[in-house]
Amino acid sequence: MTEPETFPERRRGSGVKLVYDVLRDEILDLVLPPGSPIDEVQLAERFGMSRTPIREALVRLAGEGLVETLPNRSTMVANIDLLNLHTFFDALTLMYRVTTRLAATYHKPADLEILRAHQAKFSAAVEAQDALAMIASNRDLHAAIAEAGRNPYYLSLFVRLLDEGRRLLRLYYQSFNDRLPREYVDEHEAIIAAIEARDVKLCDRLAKAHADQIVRQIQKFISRDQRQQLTL
Amino acid sequence: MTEPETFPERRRGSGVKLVYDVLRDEILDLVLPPGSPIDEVQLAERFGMSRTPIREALVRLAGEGLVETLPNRSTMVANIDLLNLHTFFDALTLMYRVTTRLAATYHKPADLEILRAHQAKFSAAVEAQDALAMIASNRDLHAAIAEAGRNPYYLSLFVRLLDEGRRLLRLYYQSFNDRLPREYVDEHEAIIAAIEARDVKLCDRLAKAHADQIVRQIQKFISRDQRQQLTL
DNA sequence: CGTCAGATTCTTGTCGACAAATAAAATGCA
DNA sequence: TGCATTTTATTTGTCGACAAGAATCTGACG
Repeated sequence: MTEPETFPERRRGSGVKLVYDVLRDEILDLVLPPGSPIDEVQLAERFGMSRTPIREALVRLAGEGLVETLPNRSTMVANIDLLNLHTFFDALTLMYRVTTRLAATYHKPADLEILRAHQAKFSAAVEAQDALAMIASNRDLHAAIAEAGRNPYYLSLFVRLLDEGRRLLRLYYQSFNDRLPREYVDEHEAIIAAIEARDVKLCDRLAKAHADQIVRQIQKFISRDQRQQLTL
Repeated sequence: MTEPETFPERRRGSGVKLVYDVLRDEILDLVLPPGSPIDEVQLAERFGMSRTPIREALVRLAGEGLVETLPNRSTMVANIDLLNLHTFFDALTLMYRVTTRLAATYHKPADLEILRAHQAKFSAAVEAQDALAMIASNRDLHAAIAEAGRNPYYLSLFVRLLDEGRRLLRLYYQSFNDRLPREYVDEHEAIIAAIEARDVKLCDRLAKAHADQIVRQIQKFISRDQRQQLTL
């Protein structure tokens, strides 16, 4: 049984952002499973506000593809398209490479501190075998690398891809338990060092290897899952 | 004096899309110049509807970066950041290359007909020395190439970049008059032929050359414009 | 003459309500 | 019982209104 959540009295104008952030997290963490319908009045009651700010939050989520809205019909959480995953992997790999390369060129000293902070969190998550924290801090680290690259166009696409990946990993995160991807920690260290050294070619190579590793990991989850489905 | 525009009675649910499309076009064509404030009640009167659908359209536009909204303050048309244009050129060039390469691999016969139709329009626009039509059909052609590549992630970033470019070219479109870029027609023909031949490496080379050409053209406009500003 | 506080106007953010459109249920008929 | 059609119910799209902030104006005071 879920205890009735209560939201503190909020400032004017903070309503949409609150709803947007909460719904976004719940979608990415699969608390709201893909394909599940979203009822506006229900959300309005839950957040204790009118339908108008709920609606605006849903429009924003639809703009990022996290929610699909059928005209005059209920809007629902976007499905995960497992059939066209290769387009996702392709774009993700390219963005890994491009953002890391740009970070090598355009980063400033302050950026490196941020990267190391994220890396510390990631390392701690691996140590604690907390798969969810790993997913989150991995995303934050690479988003920070993209910010150090200072190209807002790549950044926006990349965070969208990273979030989609977060949703995908959440789907299979149980599988993280059998073998700890401690290699990721070392790979991250190497990437950060290459960025600091401003070695563009090395960054590209490391980013590609890192991306391939993640793609393989996800594909392994999926194939295992499909085998399980077949045996049922 | 602008004649009072009148909108036909619309179906339920078509309001936001209408407002979104009209505003988007006006922003991209610089009818609404960058930085100009947007008044909701004014738009509501103009479109003959309530503020609610206007608001949703603005939220969508804000999601695409075409409009910037300050809290509790007026929202305004997004500025063109001339200082960070290199990030735009970088992303544009990469997307030109990637989408053309993917089109070479994944296109189907029906796609080629669409490409040729757009190319015909572009050729006609060049013939007629209609700079605005050239800008629009050039954008449509490359968007169609991206669609033939069948990667929605690249497509969404690319159309955003192409639209931003449309706005940029509109700024300087007068300069198109002095020398007709008839080379573009030939370059487009070559690209389409390379896609049809499924020659990935050639597509990459042609796309890069094409992108470089466009970037140089825009930079020429800008430097010329800046020189004019200096002489004032 | 400039500056600051208070009052006013103006724009936005939010609300409750109503009508259209669709889905679901109920009814009638073969 | 099965199917088509009407009726009901639910949910969305839109509206007009109100209140909170911000910007502007006004006037007093230094």
